[in-house]
Amino acid sequence: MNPDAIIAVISSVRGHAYRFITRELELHGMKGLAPSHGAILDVLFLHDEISMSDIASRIERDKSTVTTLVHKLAEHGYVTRRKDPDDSRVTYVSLTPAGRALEPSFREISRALLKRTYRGFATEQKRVLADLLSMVLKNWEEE
Amino acid sequence: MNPDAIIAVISSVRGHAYRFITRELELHGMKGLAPSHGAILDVLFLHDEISMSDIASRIERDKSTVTTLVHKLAEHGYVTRRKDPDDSRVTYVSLTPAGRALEPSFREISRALLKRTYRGFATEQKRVLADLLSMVLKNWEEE
DNA sequence: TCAATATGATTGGATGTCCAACTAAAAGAG
DNA sequence: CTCTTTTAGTTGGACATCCAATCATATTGA
Repeated sequence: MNPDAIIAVISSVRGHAYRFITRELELHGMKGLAPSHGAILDVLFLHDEISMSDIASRIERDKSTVTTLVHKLAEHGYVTRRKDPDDSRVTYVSLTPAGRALEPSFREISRALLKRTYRGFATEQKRVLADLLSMVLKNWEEE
Repeated sequence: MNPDAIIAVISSVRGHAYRFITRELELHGMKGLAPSHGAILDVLFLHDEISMSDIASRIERDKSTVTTLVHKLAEHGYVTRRKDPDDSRVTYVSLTPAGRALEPSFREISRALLKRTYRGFATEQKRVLADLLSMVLKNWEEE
């Protein structure tokens, strides 16, 4: 492959992974959820309570997008919302038991995703790829 | 970076590049066009006349998506459509002079995109990254 | 030959996403 | 303390995108 096609390839891989995750979410009983919903749940598996804008920056989506995403997760009964008593501008999101119960499925999907992505890779190759992609990302994050 | 975060990193890079291209399209006088519109024009720079479904497979978007994308390009006066006289199901898309005139801007944007992506990369590193990403893509394309 | 199937493209509906504008509340400046 | 600015979040509008259904035209098979 021509190195000049790198963005096209990255975009294509992202598309495949996106569709894979969507399909897997459905197979695991989460029909109607998109990868971004999964990303939010994933954040919540690590942080008990987190603000809307914090979610937005972690999943790299607009604040207004997070509003609708969290709204849907709440409709499905996976998360609840609570206002910060000290700063009423802030809304905290946290998992319900039903949301917490999804964690094993997420581990499973994540495992399958990596297995497919890295099929045929040696450990060293994974590291090299990760390092080079980190360099690319850093180039885009600067200034 | 942890190799397990590769899809997150790929997704993030794709997002940066997507926003970069959108901004550049606007700066080059193509306000209102998205990267996918650019992808279609890019295909047309190489192929004089091409069918809707052919575009769809090349830019990896649904046929119905291509319908709306091409419609917008036609509204902007960048492309025209023509039915295949032998098979009236098929619609061919081709560039207008106005569309053809955009090619230098696209070369410019593409150059800037690569420059930013590969900042600080040695030639050999580019090749390694391209090869490893090709392996990943192949894993996703199989069956 | 003609009915069944396949193919190219569009339409309609749903939704994730962004931006701009807005509201409410907190923090800062003078 | 008040006035201005910043910050958190929502709302409305636009749009790329997908899927399912549909239409029209080709192709195939019995």
